[in-house]
Amino acid sequence: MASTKSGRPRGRPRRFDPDDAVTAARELFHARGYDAVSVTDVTEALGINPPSFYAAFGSKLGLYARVLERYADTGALPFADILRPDRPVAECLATLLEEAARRYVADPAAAGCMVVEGTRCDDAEARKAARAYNVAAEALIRDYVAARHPEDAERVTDFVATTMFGLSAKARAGHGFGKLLATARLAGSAIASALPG
Amino acid sequence: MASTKSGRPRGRPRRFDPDDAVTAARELFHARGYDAVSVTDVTEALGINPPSFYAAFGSKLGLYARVLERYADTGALPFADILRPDRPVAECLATLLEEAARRYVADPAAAGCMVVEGTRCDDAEARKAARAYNVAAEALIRDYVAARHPEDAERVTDFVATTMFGLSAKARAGHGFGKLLATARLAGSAIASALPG
DNA sequence: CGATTTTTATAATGGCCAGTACAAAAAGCG
DNA sequence: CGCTTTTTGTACTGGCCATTATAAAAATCG
Repeated sequence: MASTKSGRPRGRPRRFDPDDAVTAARELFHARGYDAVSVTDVTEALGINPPSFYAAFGSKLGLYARVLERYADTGALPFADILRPDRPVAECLATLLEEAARRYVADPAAAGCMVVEGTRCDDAEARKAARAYNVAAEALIRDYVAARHPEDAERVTDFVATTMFGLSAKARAGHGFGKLLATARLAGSAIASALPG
Repeated sequence: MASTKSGRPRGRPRRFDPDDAVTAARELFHARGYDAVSVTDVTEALGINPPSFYAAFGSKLGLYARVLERYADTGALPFADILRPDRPVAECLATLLEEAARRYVADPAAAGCMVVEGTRCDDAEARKAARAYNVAAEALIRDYVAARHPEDAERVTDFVATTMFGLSAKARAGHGFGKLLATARLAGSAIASALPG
């Protein structure tokens, strides 16, 4: 039963790898944001022509959806690793903010969080797509806090999320790791004093 | 010497008041941001034609500069009133954040801070213009803190500014006053515990 | 009145945008 | 080989963008 073996599909073979294209597009979208990246930017970066692009991804929004998916899988904060049930909630939330500070400046050409920045773009549908990921991430935080501090989950989650938005914005404004980390730590201290225990 | 008396200038009179135009444009820019407002949007809102617009303001950027100027004079946070030398620094900074929360949701059609949001637009020159006002505002905060807490001025100012960016973003994302105020208060508590005294 | 000054309205400019029509090219299938 | 399938490259579309050329209109000045 060697049916899924790489029997070549049928027609003329693709000259580019869609996965590589998603990777390249992710860099562009992360660096400049959805609005500021044109389809021409993408096709030129990939060395392909518009029809190849539209055949593979359907639309600029379709590509962005793929990029967000990839980002959530590999590029975003590892919430599950950081929000540990065996450690104090406040400590893990502080770690989350510090790790955000680290990642937001890790690539100087693509500062900030791609999802957070995506929630602020001018295209309604792209914004909605990014917001879905952002809402999911905040839900993870809220559920994590609520497990041990149900009374404080909403307030603390809003504070953490707001701080992350601020950190992403300041990373894009050119703040370095030192400044971001100091802010993250100050925010962390607020969480520690807000959560009993 | 009645020379500056309203002797009408000379040529055909204007059909619109440039000051009213700045007011209308301010609402548009605050509501949608620089990138998402077209010159056509402005001229249609004013009921004028493009040449009248360009004769009065020179360019879209020229109008935006006028709008920012107006905003700084009348629409922005009254830093001088809030940052009082006769009160504890931490208390005044907390008040600043709470007042920001209040103003950022005061007009549901134009949430957030127009200057903060302007620093994030895709036009390089408009961004620069907005950043100049933002830098000036942060310098006011920094100088205020440094007068009594020079060691902490940088760190605390970065934290306050980052929180304001977060509050503005969350206001635009639809957060109401309650959520924003809770976040501002939590941030305020962090400042209080960071500043000695 | 006639000359000058300024703003007006109409209509257009070139550029970039996302997206596409079309036919040739490159592969597998029988 | 001829047929089918898919991707390719070229060239284009209509729409929106900021901005402007042109000339008529509306005022003051002498």
